[in-house]
Amino acid sequence: MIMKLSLTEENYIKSIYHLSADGENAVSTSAISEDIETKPASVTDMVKKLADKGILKYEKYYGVQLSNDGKSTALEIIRRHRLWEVFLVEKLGFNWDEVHDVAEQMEHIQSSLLIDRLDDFLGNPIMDPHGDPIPDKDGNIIITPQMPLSELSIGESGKVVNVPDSDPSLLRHLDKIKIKLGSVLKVIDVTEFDKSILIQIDKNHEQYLSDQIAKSLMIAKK
Amino acid sequence: MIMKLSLTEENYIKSIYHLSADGENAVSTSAISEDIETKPASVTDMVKKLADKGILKYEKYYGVQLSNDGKSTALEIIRRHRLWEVFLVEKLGFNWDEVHDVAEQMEHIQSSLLIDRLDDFLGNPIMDPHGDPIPDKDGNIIITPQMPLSELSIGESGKVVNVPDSDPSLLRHLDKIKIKLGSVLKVIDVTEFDKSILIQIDKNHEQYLSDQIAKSLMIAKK
DNA sequence: AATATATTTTAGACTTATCTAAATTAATTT
DNA sequence: AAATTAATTTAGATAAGTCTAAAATATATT
Repeated sequence: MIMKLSLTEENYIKSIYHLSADGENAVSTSAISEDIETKPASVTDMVKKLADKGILKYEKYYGVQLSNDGKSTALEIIRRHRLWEVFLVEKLGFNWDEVHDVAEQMEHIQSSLLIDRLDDFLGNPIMDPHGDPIPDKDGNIIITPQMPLSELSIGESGKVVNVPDSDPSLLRHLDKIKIKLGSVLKVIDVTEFDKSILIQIDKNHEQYLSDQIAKSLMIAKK
Repeated sequence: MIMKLSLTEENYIKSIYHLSADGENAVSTSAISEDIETKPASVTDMVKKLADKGILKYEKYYGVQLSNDGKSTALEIIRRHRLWEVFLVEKLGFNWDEVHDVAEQMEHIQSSLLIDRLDDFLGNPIMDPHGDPIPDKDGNIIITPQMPLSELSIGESGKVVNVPDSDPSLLRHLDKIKIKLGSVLKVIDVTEFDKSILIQIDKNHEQYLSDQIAKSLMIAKK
C-alpha cells in the first residue's frame, strides 16, 4: 500500500486525478499527454508501469482509472502542494500568483512528519490561497458547492470561492481589478455579442469581465 | 555563470566542496565515490561532465578541484540546506537529529525568491541547529575558530560550537547526556587506556565521553 | 629498477523516462 | 459496409546516471 514513487510517477498520478474529476472518470492517453506536455507514446509506457504497480486500471485504447491506492496517493500529493502554497503566502509573503511553480517542486518532498508538522504550524488550514480544499491526513476534503460566474443571470450575485491556481497572469489581473477570494460579485449586465459581463464588486465599483474570466471564477450563489 | 543543475550534479558539487575543505584542496575520485555511495567509474563520468560545464577542474588520475563557479554553487546549496534546517527546528519543532534527511531533499528546490524570503522569515540566521555557519546571499560565511574536544588538556574548558549534522544516533545521545550547542565543558580527566575523557558539563554533573565523541564535538576554547 | 598492489579510467551494458516513426485500433464519413 | 481520419500503441532510438569487468596508470615493495 505505501510505496515510494518517483517524481515523474507522482506527476502522472496528480494529472490523472485532476483530469478524471477527482478520480471518478476514465482518462485518455492523449488528455494526460496534453496536460503534462509529454508525447502520447510516452504516456502509454508510463500508465502500463503504474498499472503494474496497482496505482490505476489501464484498458488499451480506452483509458485509465485510478485505483483506491492511486486516489489516496493523489490526495496526499495535492495535500502537500496546497499546504506549501499556504505556507508561501501566509508565512513568506508570496503573492497568490507566485506560489504554483514553487509548490510544484515542494510537493515532492517525502516526509510525513514534515507535512504533519507543517499542517499544525499553519493551523490546519482547509483551503489554499486559491480556494482549493486541502485534504486532511486521511484524504478527506470539504467540497464547497460552486458554479462558474458565467452561469449567473443578470441580477444574481455570489461570493468568489475559487480561482485557477496555475495562471499567474489571470491572478495578477484579478489583483488589479480588486477581486479576491470572498469578494461578492453581482451580475449587472451580460453583453450579447461576446458574453462579457458587467459586475458590481463588493457593492463599490463596476467592471467588465470577459467570458473567459467569468468561466474561471467559481462562485457560491447567495 | 548561472546555470540549471540536476539534483545529482548538485549532490556531487556539495560532496566535493565538503571533501576539499571548503573547495581548497583537490579531491580524489574514490573519496567522492565513498561519500556519495556511487562506484568510482560513475564518478569519473560525472566529473568529466562537470568539468565541461566549468564547475570544476579535472585532472586524470589526480583529482578534481572546484572552480569559483563551483564554489559559489556549493555555497548556495549549503545555504539552502542550512536555512531549511533552521526552519524545521525553529518553526516546525523538529529535533536536531531529525532534520538532515529532510533538508537534503529541500535543498534542491530551485527558487531564489523562496530562499531570500525564507532567510528573512527566519531572521537571517547565521548558524544552523548543529552550529554550522549559513552562507549569506553572496556566499560569505562567518568562520568560528574551533577545535575538537579531544584536543583539550586536563583542566581546560570550552564551549560546544559545532556537532556533526548527519549522525542522528550521536545527536540523540548528546540529548540524553544534556550536551547542546553552547554547553560549557571542562576536561576533568583523560583515560590513558581508551582516550575516553571525563568532562564536567555546565558546572553541574560529570560524564565520561568516548574518544570518538570527543573528536566529533567542536569546541571554542575559553 | 622491476614487480606487485591499489587506484582510476575506459568500454560496454542497464534503467528510467523520453522521443519519432510505423503499425494498429477505434471513430467518423461517405 | 467500405473508406477515411483520428487516436493509441508498438518498436526502436536517445540521454542521464548508474553498473561491472577489463585496461591503464600511479604508488609501494622488494
